Amino acid sequence: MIGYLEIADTVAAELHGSAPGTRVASEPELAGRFGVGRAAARSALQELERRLLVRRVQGAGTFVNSRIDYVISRTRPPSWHATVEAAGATPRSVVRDVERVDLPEAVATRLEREPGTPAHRVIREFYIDDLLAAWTEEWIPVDVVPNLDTALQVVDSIDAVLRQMGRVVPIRAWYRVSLEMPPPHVLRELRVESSCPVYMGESLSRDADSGRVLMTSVGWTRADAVRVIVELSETILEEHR
Amino acid sequence: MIGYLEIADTVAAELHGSAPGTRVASEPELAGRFGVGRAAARSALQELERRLLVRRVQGAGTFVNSRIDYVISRTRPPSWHATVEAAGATPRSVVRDVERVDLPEAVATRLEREPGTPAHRVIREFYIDDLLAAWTEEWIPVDVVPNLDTALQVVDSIDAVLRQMGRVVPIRAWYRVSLEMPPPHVLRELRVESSCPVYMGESLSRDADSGRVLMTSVGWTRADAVRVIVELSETILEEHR
DNA sequence: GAGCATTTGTCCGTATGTATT
DNA sequence: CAATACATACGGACAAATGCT
Repeated sequence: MIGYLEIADTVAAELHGSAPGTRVASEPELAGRFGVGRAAARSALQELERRLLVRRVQGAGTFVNSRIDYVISRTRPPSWHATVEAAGATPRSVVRDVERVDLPEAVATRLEREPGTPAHRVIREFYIDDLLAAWTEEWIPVDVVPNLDTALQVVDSIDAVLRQMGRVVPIRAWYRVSLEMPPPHVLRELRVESSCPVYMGESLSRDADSGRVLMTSVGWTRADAVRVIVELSETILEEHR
Repeated sequence: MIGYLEIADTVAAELHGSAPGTRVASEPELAGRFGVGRAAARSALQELERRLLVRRVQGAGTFVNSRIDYVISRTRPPSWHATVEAAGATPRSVVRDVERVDLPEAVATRLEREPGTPAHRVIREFYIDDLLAAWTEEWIPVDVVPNLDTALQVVDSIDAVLRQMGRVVPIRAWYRVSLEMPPPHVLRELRVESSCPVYMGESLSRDADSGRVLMTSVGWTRADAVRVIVELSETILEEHR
């Protein structure tokens, strides 16, 4: 008797080295090949999906998946475009929404402002080859850049807007990542049903000169599309000696 | 018509706030309650398992799960026992194997030694309430501590052995974490079939005085038992100003 | 230790819905 | 529109692990 895990292992071994996007045998094909029912073949493909080896699309088929390495460290400034391009894929980022809102209390304390202070709330989406892989929610007090909303219609990079229009040098002062199972509203934003693991990253940026808090953000990244690697580099810890 | 996701959402809402270990309705119970077949009820419970909300044990049932937060930062020295106890669970660690081996090339270069240098290879297991949640493979050249094997029969902490018998002050000079789908040998060590996500952490320790490399390790931690949070703290990045 | 009921794991065959091509 | 492929669901069956008697 052959189990679905053996089928999964066999197929996984055959997949090894295939180019991302390559088509994988369909459920009926696998069922016929291994002499099992569609249920077992389906379980095998779902197992491969859990291992992040394949991506399944209803109506289209099952395809070899690949993850992009995203290294986070002090020495390496983060860049979606550079990271995705380095992996041989085409990056894209979209400002989906800019809103003027009064700061809720939780965000205000983090930004070291009074609750109710007017701020911009920016929602951005990040793509790998037309796959929505991440989105961020960023909060910038209007006293940092009054007309961020109009500026973002021209320039895409918030960092650039802050430097040019805000006349500040933003520095990522604090950063924190963890792997989460996304709450419903995050699933909606990422346009996935059912559950797939995501990284949640929170950050706080200050002005390099004044130390004033410029921005705080929360980002969600699909773990099946990106492998986040966090590095506490040697130079940081050397101070301990 | 009611779908398995709605059942999952309903049950998830009811579970919210339940104590870890609480029993969840069985598949037949759910099927009866929502007027669906066992397949749909089963899918709902599997969905909750993917969300890490429950843990399922063949023959026993489905139970509310809880994850322990493990914060990694420069300022906080890591301790399995302290972390698990802080979460209200009982920790345990076991030295499963100590072996004297000649360093393979990959490990030797990291340890800044010649390939073939004699070293200790230590396998340790880490438990949360009798659940095997993590294991590590550590390499220590014998020139650091000649008789590590006998010492570990008495003391459990490698750090303590290095300090006392090796007369060194080990400092974690480098650390790196990422979320992985475990290769087969890791699944075996963690005693899980099928696929569950794990964190892989790699580290390198040096002597605080001489800078000599003392130890390198690879660790694997079940993501359904532990939530690893990595923090790049403000003090580190302040230097940029 | 043996026996039994419970519960989850695996699998079958079949059917229908839905998205893609 | 038709064919393909995955998603969901049913009923039934047996296996395997657990816990209790």
